[in-house]
Amino acid sequence: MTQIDAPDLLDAPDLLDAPDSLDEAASAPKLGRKRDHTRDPEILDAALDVLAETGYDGMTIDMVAARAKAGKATLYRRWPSKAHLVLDAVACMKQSTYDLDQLPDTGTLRGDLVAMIKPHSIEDGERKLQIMAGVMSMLSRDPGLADVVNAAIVEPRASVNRMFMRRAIARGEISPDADIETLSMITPSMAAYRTLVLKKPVDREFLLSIIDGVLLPALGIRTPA
Amino acid sequence: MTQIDAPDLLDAPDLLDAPDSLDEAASAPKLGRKRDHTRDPEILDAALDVLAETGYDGMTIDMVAARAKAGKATLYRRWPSKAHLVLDAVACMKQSTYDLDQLPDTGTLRGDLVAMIKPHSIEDGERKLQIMAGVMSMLSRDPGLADVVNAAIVEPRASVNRMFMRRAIARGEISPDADIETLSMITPSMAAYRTLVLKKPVDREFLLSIIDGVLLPALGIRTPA
DNA sequence: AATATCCGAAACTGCTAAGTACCGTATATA
DNA sequence: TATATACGGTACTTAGCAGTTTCGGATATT
Repeated sequence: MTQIDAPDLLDAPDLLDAPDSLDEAASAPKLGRKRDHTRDPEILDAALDVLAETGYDGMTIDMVAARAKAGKATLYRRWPSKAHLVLDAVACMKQSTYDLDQLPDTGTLRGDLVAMIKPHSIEDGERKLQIMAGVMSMLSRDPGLADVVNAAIVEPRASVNRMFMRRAIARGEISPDADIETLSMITPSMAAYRTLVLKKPVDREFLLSIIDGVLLPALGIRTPA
Repeated sequence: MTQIDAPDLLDAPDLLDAPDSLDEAASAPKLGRKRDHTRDPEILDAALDVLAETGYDGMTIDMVAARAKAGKATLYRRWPSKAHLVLDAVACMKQSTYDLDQLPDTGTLRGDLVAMIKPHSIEDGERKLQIMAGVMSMLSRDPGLADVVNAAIVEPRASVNRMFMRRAIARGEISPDADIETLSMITPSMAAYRTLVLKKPVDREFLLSIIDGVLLPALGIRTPA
């Protein structure tokens, strides 16, 4: 039905910044007004909001247009279809992720992990997981979208964890034989499951129980009783 | 839009086995043919197949009817709506889960966990996760459905893990302070994420890496190097 | 065998939402 | 300032699907 051809989407996911070279070159406009691409991020953000609230199939273009205070035609002038819009919106999310170089270094693995638990992170993570839930139904229809979702939503978190653990190894805090690849995915995976299925909050208590009940014990670090 | 009122669904999720007492008592049929409820499981199974393949919103009643070689009217004679049908189908899945009493007891926690890795389990789990993905978009619209999904799909797995760990505690193999609640959800959560987003197989190797790289280390059991 | 009822198939209704076309207005360019 | 174009808004077209109705044929009950 709403079958999307992935290559088409993946070839031009940068519609946001691309200057529409084809159209403009063809019609050679010398006069008049140019497209106001400064509003694109607002529209994409509105799309993400609606996506998080209603899911892909429940979301309508009119909802997005209304939320962004834009005309429906404007949206279709920039994205050829609803699917393209959503994919672009999700893909552009990954720009707003952590800068790996300026993460705190507290001196201990536990300190690093706990330092990541902040109201802002929790809130932000919750929204991303809602978006992931909204896109879920598309995943089975469009192979390749899964990669975009992974790269934009979960992978950033996992890579932060991976970095903390590598640091801990360099520090001599944990064994270099630890299965970092698997361990770094535990928190993202469990947070996703907890939000999407259990409908329980991914709060400080939950995150601490993973750190102190799973990650650190698995790495051979004795937790403060 | 497709807003479902949860109470309605939860009050009568047993449409399958209920003998339609109201209708039959009212019209008092003495002659003719009775409903062939023997086909209900086939229809529900067809619904689950379509659900796994296309997701809730992509699935149409015609698809289910066609797959079950039944008329669309027949489906509507038994379930009042698409939502009811799907909910019933998901709810009835939990009947086909493990019998907790006749699980293997190998004498060690690792033995028990590894004994659960069988081709059949893997295959079965994959389908359940596909179904879960298909139902995902409904979750945000119908509070209460999440419980049904959890009870039918993931909880059975988690409870097996929980039981193995309780046994291990009784055996003195692991500390009674272990955070069993959290640990028993690791495998289901990570399997879900791996299937739905990563699109990688939940195979023997993956499951072993969780057991030997996460669960057993977290419980203080040294893995055979 | 007679009959009341269920069955599968298919036509039909009504609604929702994607996508398009158009309009009067605002605005960046020349 | 003049103009071509994009803008927001709205009306429209179209397609797909949930749910209903109808019908000839099959089938269990009496």
